[in-house]
Order: sequence, then C-alpha cells, then structure tokens
Amino acid sequence: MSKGLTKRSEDYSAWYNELVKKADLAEHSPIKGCMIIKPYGYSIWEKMQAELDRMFKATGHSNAYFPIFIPKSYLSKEAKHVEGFAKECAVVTHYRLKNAEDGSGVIVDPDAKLDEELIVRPTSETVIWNTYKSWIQSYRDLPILLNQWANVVRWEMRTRLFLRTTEFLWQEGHTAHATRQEAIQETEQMLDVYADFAERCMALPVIKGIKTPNERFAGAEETYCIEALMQDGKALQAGTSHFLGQNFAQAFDVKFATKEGGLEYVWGTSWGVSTRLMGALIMAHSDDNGLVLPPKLAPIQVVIVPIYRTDEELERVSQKVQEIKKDLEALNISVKYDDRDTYKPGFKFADWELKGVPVRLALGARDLENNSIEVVRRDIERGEEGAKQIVSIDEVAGMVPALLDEIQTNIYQKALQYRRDNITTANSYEDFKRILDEKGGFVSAHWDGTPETEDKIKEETKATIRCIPLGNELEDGTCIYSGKPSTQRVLFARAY
RNA sequence: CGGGGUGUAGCGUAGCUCGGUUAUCGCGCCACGUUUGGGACGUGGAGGUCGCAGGUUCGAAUCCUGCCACCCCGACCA
Repeated sequence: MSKGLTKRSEDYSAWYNELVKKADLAEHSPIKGCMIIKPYGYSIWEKMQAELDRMFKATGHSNAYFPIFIPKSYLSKEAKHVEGFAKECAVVTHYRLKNAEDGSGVIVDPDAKLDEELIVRPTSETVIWNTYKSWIQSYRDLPILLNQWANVVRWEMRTRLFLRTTEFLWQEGHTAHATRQEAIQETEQMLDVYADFAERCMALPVIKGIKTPNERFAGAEETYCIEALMQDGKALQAGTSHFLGQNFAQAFDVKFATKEGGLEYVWGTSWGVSTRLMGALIMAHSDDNGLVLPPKLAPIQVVIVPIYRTDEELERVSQKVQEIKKDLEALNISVKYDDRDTYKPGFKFADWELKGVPVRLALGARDLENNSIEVVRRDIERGEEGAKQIVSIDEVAGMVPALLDEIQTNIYQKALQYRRDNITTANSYEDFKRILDEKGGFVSAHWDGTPETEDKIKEETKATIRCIPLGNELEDGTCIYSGKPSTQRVLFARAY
C-alpha cells in the first residue's frame, strides 16, 4: 500500500477511486463495469442490509426471491418500462457451450439457441407482477408486501465503483394494494424509511422529494426520492420509491374482486436502494486521510493498537487490552485488537484511519504505569484540536458508547451544515449558471413545469432537477429559463 | 458509437523521437539483523511473453501494419 491519498481539492474523482481501493472496499473485476466487493466493504453493506431489513420487517414486509432471468416478452408488456430499460439489458440467447472444431477453445453452441431469449433482470417488476396475477383474486389477498435482496444488471456505458456498476446489489420492494390511497401511503412510508435510515444510520442528510416526469422511473405514475449532497457539490440520488398506479396491473392483467362485488385493477408500488449507498457514504463524510465511517455502520467501531518494545511488554499490554476489549464487547461494541507484530504502530494508525474506524485506542508500557490510555476519534481530522485525549484505563470502556454517539451526531451535523451552506437560491439564469460553476450544490429556482425547459437547462448546464421537495412552499415567481409564471421553486444540481 | 490518450514486474513509472550487450527507478513482496508512542532502517534476494499478432532488420520495448484492452471527454443512467 502506497502512502497517502490524492487530496480532494486536487482531484475529487481520483481521491474517490483511490479511497475505495486503498480502504479495501472494492476493486475492478475482469469484467468491464463490474466490481469485486472486498470483505471490508461487504461488511459495511451487510450492516446496511441488516438495519434496512429490520425496518422493512417492522413495517410489515416479508422477503421473497424471484428469478434473475426474465422472459423477453414480459419486459415489453409495459410500454414505458421497456422503453426505459431496453437500451441497457443483457440478454441470454444460448444455454450451452462446446469445444471449437479447430481446438481454439470453447464456443457458443449454435444448436443450443433458446426459443425465447431471457433478459437478465434490470429490475423485477415484470416477473413479479406476472406472479401477482396468479396470487391475487380477491381483496382478501391484499395487500401483498414483499421485498427481495438481489443483484441486477444494467449495461451502463460509463461506470464507477459503487456509484454506477453494470451489476449491482440492491433490495427491491414490490407491493400490491386494493386502493390508490393505500398504495400512495406505502410509497410515502417507504420513502420515510429510507430517509430515516440515511439520516440515522448513515449520518447522511437527505431531501425527500418528487421527481419530474423526465426523471421518473419507467412505468411509474410518481417517483419519490431522497437526494443527498456530496462533498464536491454534486447531488446523488440515494433511494427511490415509486407509486406505480395500476400500470403493471393493467400490463399483466392483475385484477381483484372488491368487497362490493366489482372487479378492479390492483395498485402497486416498488422501492429500492442499492450498493450505490456505499458511494454516498464514502463521499459524504470521508477526508484526505481516508474513510470516515459513522459508528452505526462501522464493521469495527473500536480498534486497539498495542505499543511495546519487548515480548514481555507486549504480554503486559495485551493482558490489559483483553480486559478493556471484554468490557467494550459487553456493551455491544465491536472491537478489533490489532496485535499484528509485522507492522509498527505508526503504520497501523494510518491504516485504521484509512479504513475509517471511528475510535482508536493506543496502549503502551508507559500507559500501564500511569493507568492511562490514548483515545483518538476519527471524525476530527488528525492533528486538530480534540482528536486525541488521554483518559484513565478504568474509565475508558465506560466512555466509549457516549463517544460513538457523539461521533455519529457530529458527522451528521457536519454533513447537514455543509448541505445548508450549499443550497443556494437563484433568481436569474445568469445567477443559476454562475452558482453551478463557482459553488455547486443544490440551486433552488423557479421552473415553468415543462419537460422542454428542463431539457434545455440540462443541455446547457448539465444540471438536472433533482426533485420537487416534499412540503415545498408555494411561491409565485417566474421560470429562470423561460420567464413563464411558476408556482414553486425546485432543486437543481449536477448529479452523479 | 464519435473525439483524444495510454498499454513496460503486484502498483506507479524511465527508456521509444534517432533500433544495439544483462530493460530503469520507486513502492510493495521474501530472508536476516537492528527497530517499535504517527506510514522504520540496513544488507541480501525473488519477480518481466515490454497489450496481442504479423512485418522490416544481422538485431525490435523502440520502426511499419492490423487487432485488443483500458482511461478521459460527449450521447445514456440507480
């Protein structure tokens, strides 16, 4: 491992790529656009999964699993859906290989062509609604509240580790309801779940909003989203929740008998977050020394580094460390004792800093004499006031839970302050462009509500409407681009 | 798919214009010793189809042709 990261101020994108690799989160695979998620990175994802899964269950959902392959004909049943995804689908055409006649290796066996080609799922609405058709006959079969943890494939042209990969991991919730109202409530409820998760666990402040028709999910009637702001001033869509209306029910002919004896189409929702959240987590908090993880998602919350010269000293230090470790574990804190004798303390400090461990304890022979221990918090940058403190060994375990809470709160507050400072109001197209170029972040501006204006602005500035914030205040104004009347401001940004 | 760029050890690179013995350097790796409170040092060592395939030549990392891969910029996107 080479020393140091590119500084964020020098090249943000290089900083991100280096950090992902050096912190052992993920690396490129031999397949273009696909990634290998390494154990340390995957364990963060597992912590996200565990909490989200708990929250889904707490809101009445169950997990299920649907196939990775979707018959080609299914995808085309919902017109907008196929239009949205057709351009990025991987297709399975054959089911067998054979040795080439000329001995040059294996080739696709032309005799093994599939009658109907299969799509590798880019999302599962179609196969799931096809199934719901057989599961739903009566209002008594509703609602159906399912989630699945899965991988999906979207053949993107340009990829970046975690942020946009050809294959990615996610969860997709798919629910079916008897009424429009209930489906909308579900959509909004899951958006709240996502926002709560982002803010409480990831320490990532998000704006809840509604997408414009241009940015809406292919096949949805309304797309809700949570939008976050990264440290380079670009926005990132962190999660989406879709009100599908009756679109998929109509496409797959899913009807139910009402209590009153009528026959109606079922109302649907779908919602998802992906490994992209890893990208958000990295870009929201980390600094030039490496990853900064919120304690609630850190695979290792406390690392202990021993400092010693002789085996005898190591023995004495280790004994004390084991006691502290036991005390911390009794408080449900995950602790790593880094007693590798192949690295020096300085290296370990830098290494765990790079990996974002929230709290580091260092214990040496000198400490044993003074009954003291060094406590270092990762959320305050190395060398700055408050990053390091010396406390009594007897008190250290007891103070860690509060310290972890404080770190969690602190990084959330820092991110929140940054976002507050980077939502800027623009009242003219000139201001709008200047803010985007000089400052970045969200720009709050009036828009005439037409896709044409949105497209033009995107074309000229690369900024898109991230969302119309929920609970947005109505305010009369004029569109910054067309000068036509507008009733509210929307949030624009350049985005990932 | 358009425009630009790069392929040399695990990683980062020098050499290429103007062909010439054993392909340079740093990091990392291995061994031994000294070290250990912020990324240790010394000595020794291992590691290469110079992206691939042809061609020119006594001789190719270097020149020529073709191909491939990756990166950046655009069109597309969770």
